[in-house]
Amino acid sequence: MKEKKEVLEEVIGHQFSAYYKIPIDKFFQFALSVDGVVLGYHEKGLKLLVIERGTEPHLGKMALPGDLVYPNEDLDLAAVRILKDLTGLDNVYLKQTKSYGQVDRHPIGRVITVGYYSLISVDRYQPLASSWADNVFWVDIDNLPDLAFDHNVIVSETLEILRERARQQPIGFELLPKEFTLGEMQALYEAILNEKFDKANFRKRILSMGLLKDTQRMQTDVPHRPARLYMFDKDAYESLLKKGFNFEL
Amino acid sequence: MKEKKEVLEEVIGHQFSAYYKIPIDKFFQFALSVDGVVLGYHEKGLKLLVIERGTEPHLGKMALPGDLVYPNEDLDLAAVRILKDLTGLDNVYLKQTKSYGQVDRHPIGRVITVGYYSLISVDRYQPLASSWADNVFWVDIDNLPDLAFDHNVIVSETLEILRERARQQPIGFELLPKEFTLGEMQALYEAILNEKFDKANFRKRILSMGLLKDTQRMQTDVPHRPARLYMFDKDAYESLLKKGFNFEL
DNA sequence: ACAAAAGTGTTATCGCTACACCCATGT
DNA sequence: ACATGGGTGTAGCGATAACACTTTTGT
Repeated sequence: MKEKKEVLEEVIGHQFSAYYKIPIDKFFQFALSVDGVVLGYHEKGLKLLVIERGTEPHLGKMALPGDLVYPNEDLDLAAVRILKDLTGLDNVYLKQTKSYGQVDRHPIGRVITVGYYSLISVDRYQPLASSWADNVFWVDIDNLPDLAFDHNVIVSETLEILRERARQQPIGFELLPKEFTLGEMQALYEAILNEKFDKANFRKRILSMGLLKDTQRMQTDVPHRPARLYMFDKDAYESLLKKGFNFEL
Repeated sequence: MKEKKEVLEEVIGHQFSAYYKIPIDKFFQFALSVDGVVLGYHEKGLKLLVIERGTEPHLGKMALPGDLVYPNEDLDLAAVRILKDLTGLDNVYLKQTKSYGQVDRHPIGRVITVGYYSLISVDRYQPLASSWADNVFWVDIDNLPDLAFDHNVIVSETLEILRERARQQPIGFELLPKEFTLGEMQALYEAILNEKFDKANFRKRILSMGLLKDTQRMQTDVPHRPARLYMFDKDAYESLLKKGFNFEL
């Protein structure tokens, strides 16, 4: 086998792939896209950001915000740009998950898509504010509509990944407003992980981690005893990390 | 903005992307490749499978086994095919991690690569057996050579992902021979997680999970008390999973 | 006899679960 | 007064970390 390869290389140069059958330019036929799973937390539930498609294919259908990557554009930067273009969101937590490469997943050609997820605090960021995009909606994560392409698969796989990560890393704070109560935080984690926690134990566990900064401020205008407001203490988290700290829920 | 878009669509059809500047076929210029991080466990250490490149670019350099995906080939199937072509490995544990899409990561053009990792038991599988590929080597994971392209980055990010997963899922068994001793298993996990365990406690924890089937056989020809041989009990694991069992180390 | 690794038992501590109870606010 | 969620204390159970000890093989 080795000989065959060497001969081929001498004759043809290096313009052939491993299998020595197809000219190299035949391989440069893919398009690359990015799809964002943007999650927000509102009214005790996780919400997914979807857009209504304004172009074929799947015109009019709900879909994840996503678009094609330019041939001269870094993948990660494309994810940032596209999310901003389609929803106006900027400077948000954005993380790659995995890629989807079924041959028939896109009707106009061979389009590989890379999944990203983004966690936003509905109070801190206003999707669709500066957006020229199609209509943008929040939909309930437990009651998703039929989405275009393979986007339902992307969402469900992303949620699995997210749930695992949420147990190990303090990413929940990305979904909360800057200042929040322990009750809100508990409700959020219950929504993400689909699990009830004991109030007393949850508070003890979280507070003992030392990740929260007490703002010395309180809720106002609530029809019950006002709760203390906390912030996520990023500096404390980073320095704990160096000492081998492990967030775990 | 909306008007501009609608006008453009009427005039030009749907052949433009979101930004309405570039004809759609300009986007189909990417190539797609797959790179495999193949790990084995041998002599108390994790080893990485690398090949010596037989073609430009980076001819002669060490690299991960990987190749271009055909335009009519599903991504996941390509990963299986390429791993088999380059190393002879078949029917092994293979899982996608993430993708790498820097513009300049590949000298011959815009090549997006998708990372996979594979765990193999050196005793059960023979890399390079039926392989026509370039030279294949095992290298120590703690002492990696300079690899081609961005492969060092891919390896280190993959190892991070693997370590997290190894704590949560019983993937370690993929690296062990069919029958193994608890001592071997402990040494493996110590190698993956870079952490020492107490022998007595490790055994108690593992055995209490009920994932191991006692083979009733023993080691032979060892210069110390022979150890009992165990197998991973996949059926037991699956049925435990359904009852909400969670592997955790 | 000794080295080397298998394999077991005990104890003391820490963490966590479950649950009960009190507190402050708006209506 | 009451509903609602905030906030705290504790008793008991269970897991496990630390360590010491016994066993079985080859040389």
